[in-house]
This record gives sequence, structure tokens and C-alpha cells, in this order.
Amino acid sequence: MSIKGIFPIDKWDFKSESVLADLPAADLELLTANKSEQVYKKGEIIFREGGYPSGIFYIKSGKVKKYKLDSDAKEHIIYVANTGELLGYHAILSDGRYPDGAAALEESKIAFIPREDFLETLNQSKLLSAHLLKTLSHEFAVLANSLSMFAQKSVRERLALQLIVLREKYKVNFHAGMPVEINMSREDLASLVGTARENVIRVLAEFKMDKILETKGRKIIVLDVSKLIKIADYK
Amino acid sequence: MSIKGIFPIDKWDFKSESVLADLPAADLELLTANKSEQVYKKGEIIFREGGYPSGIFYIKSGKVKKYKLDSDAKEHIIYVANTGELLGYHAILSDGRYPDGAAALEESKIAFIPREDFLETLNQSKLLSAHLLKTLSHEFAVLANSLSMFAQKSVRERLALQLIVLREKYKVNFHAGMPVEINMSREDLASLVGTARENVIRVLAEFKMDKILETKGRKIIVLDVSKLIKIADYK
DNA sequence: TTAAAAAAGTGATTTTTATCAACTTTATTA
DNA sequence: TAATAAAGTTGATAAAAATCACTTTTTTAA
Repeated sequence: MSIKGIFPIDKWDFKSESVLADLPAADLELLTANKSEQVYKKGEIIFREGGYPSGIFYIKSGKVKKYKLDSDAKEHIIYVANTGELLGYHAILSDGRYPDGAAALEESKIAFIPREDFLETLNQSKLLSAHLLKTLSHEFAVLANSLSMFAQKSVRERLALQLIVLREKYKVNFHAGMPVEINMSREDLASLVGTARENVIRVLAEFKMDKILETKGRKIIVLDVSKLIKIADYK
Repeated sequence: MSIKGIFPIDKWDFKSESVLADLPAADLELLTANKSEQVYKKGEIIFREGGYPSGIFYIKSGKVKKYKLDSDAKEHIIYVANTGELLGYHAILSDGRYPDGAAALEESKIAFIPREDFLETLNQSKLLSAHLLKTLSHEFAVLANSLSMFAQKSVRERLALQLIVLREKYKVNFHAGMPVEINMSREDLASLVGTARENVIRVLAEFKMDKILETKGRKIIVLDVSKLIKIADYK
């Protein structure tokens, strides 16, 4: 049984992959005419919050964290983008600066598409425009969910929820019953959950006691998603 | 001096007014061909989270809270929409259900535009589509800011911030130095700040002591925005 | 391979926030 | 306008989360 039957994963995932999916060949050619490709090492910054956007990015492989820094330079991760997702289009569409920064969570291959090509294709292609409207509206729903989660759920519940979502993102060649290894530092996990590193570690220890997961070095192996779903949904 | 010089109010405001602004007369006619108008009393529900959207709404006058309910039916207000703003387009654009509910915060006159007219106009008008893309991207930035605020700021800081934002929304015939009356129940304020009613009341009492504001019954009169800005921005 | 550095983990303590149980003031309406 | 209801307020207490100081383990790279 897929997780979709027991957990609304769509509510927590941007689905920006669908922006370029089934775009006509002509549109795709126009869009990618001047694309370039680059490999970002773990931790490398792709763009910074507040910077002026020179184009959009497509994750060919790897994972990227989107984050904001507070006045003390403390990081808050607002989203983990996976292979196939698009980055950096908000700033161009709103004609402003990047609302958040992006950095590679692991070695990632990322294509860059210049601003002009993106805007030109958008101008030509009704479908691209429609896809973006759909994706952006869905993103609204995801962020609204995240917002309520922060306003109303405890650290324990938020961690459980993020582990469910991360487990989906860290699946590779998955088939039912297979364990999934989440490879993320406690620091990053804390900044995704919105708490201190120590609290994440303590709740993870609880989850270990309850046989919900185990750890191998930094890696977190989720053994029982259904328990996480119970914790995330109910008090 | 306007608040814009000392506080980035744009970061906290959706600006959906601009969606219909400077739309050609022809587009506007097509859009509003079958519009209807209704007055909602204070507290009346305009649409419910999870419902299927039958159209979009335009606030001709009044204020509307957009909110989500948790599993205990506790409300979390994610945004306060003001006169001139548009409601309910996310659900139609994403081809899904309403991601949040909407209810009148005060008596409000609201126009309804059927789904088909909205989609038809969107299909005809590149400008409408561009405006929506711009507004939705900006909304992303606003929600990302709200998210970080919840993740990183204390109740005191969050309340200060919301009071600054609400003060802008409750301005009527404003000119410099004039006091602004925020007319919102402590319950709603608490659900906007993401805390318990009692905590809001206690922090408001502190702010009163510091001559930052005064209260007249339920009304909150902000006397010193600059102090609120200091509290919201710094630790 | 092994130091050094970085990250993970633990325990004690403080601070913040939530909850509970009153009581008071303000608004509503019979 | 009086009574009733609803909303606001206060204080005490409990619970959750943050912070600090430190040890242990893991990772990195010389």
C-alpha cells in the first residue's frame, strides 16, 4: 500500500515537477536554448535570499534546501526540493528579489535557464503559464498547511510530520516494506522542524525507544511510518 | 513619514488588489458579466476549507479572515484580507478544494464571480494571467515570511508584528500622527498570532504599560508603531 | 590511518508558553 | 434598562521548549 492511502503527502509537497512535464517540444526547446548545467557540492549555495534573480534552476539530480535567515543568521528551512523540481521562479514572476535562499543538501546536478528565455517562453506558451498558475496555487496550500502546523503543533508532532515527508523524498528504488534512509544532519532537521538541535535529538531518542526508527550514524531509518502518522495527526 | 520607510509592510501583505487593477474594460466586462453581490454579517462564513470552489470573491468593502481549523476545531488565522482583495482563486487555479476557509471579520460587501467566467476571462486575457502569476509569487514570499516568523519568533515579537500589519489594514482616512483603532477580538488576535487568548492579553497589558498602545473596550489603539517595529525586529 | 574537527548526544536548569479556574467588564437582547 | 450572555482579564500552576555546559561519537582530511 502506498502512503497516499494513509497520509495526504500532496499537502506537503510542492509538485513543481509538473511545470515542465508534458510541455510541447517547441516550448521546451525555446526554454532550454541557452541552459547551462552545474554540479553543486553539498552545502553549496545556489542563490541567496534578497538577491536579484538572473534565471531559474532545474534540479536534474540531488536535493536542495530552501531557507531563510533570521537577524542572528539562524537558518530556517522552509522546504526541501527534490530531483525534478524547479527553483527560483517566484522572484522572476513577482519581479522582485529571491524570497528565500537555496543550497544543496547533497551533491546536486542543476540546470540554469536564463531569465529572458524563461520569460520569453512564458510569453509564448499558454500551457507553461497555466502550469505555473496551478503549481503556485498548490504551493499556497502547502505553505498554509505548514503555517498552521507551526501555529498549532508541538515539536514532537512537527518532527513526526517532517520525517514522514522526508521519508518520501529520500526514497530510492523503493518497494513496499523497504526501509528508507534519511540522510540529514540534526542541525538541518532542527531548522526544518523549527526547534533547537537538542530537542530534535531528544525526540528522536524517544522514537527510537518506541521502535519507530533507528539511526546509523547520522542516518535515520524509518521503521514504522504508521506510528509517525498517528503522532503527527493526533494529540 | 509613511510606514514604508521604516517597515517592509509589503512582506506581510498579499496585494491581490492588483489582480484586477488596470485590467482592460473588455476583460473586466467578461469577468463581471454574471457577478452577484452579497452582504456578509460579522462572523458569517464565505467559504469553507475543503469545499469545492464555485467561483471567486471580491471584497468591495469590509475585512475577511482566512483560516484553517485543526483536528480540535481550533482556528488558526493565516491572513486578514482587506477591501479590494480577491478571495478563492487558489482553489480554482489549482483545480482542487479550498485550502482554507473565509469568514467576515466585520460586515462586508462581497461580489461573487462564477468559476466559468473567471476561467474564460483567464483564457482570454494574458494580462489577468500575468497579474495572477505575480500575485501568487508574491504570496509565496509573504507566507515564507510568516513561516519563518512562527519558527523563530516569540509570542511577544509575533504580536508586535501582527499589530503593525493590522494597523495598516485598519487605517481609515488616515493622516500622519493619527491614532488607528484595531477592532478585533482577543480570540481572533490570538489565533492570528498563534497562541492562547490569555497570552495575547498579558502581552497587550505589557504594551499598555510601555505606552505603546491603549485599549477602549475591545479596540486597540496603537500609539507608538516605532516601538512595535523595534520589538518585532530585534530580540 | 589517525589526529583534528565537526556533529551527535546527555543532563541540568531557566525561560517561555499553555492550561485551568476563577472573576470582571462589556455587549446583547428580552 | 435589567438580565443574560459573551468577551476580557487575572493569578496560579503545569507543561513544553530553549539554553548552557559538557561528553561521546562520527566524519573529514592530512
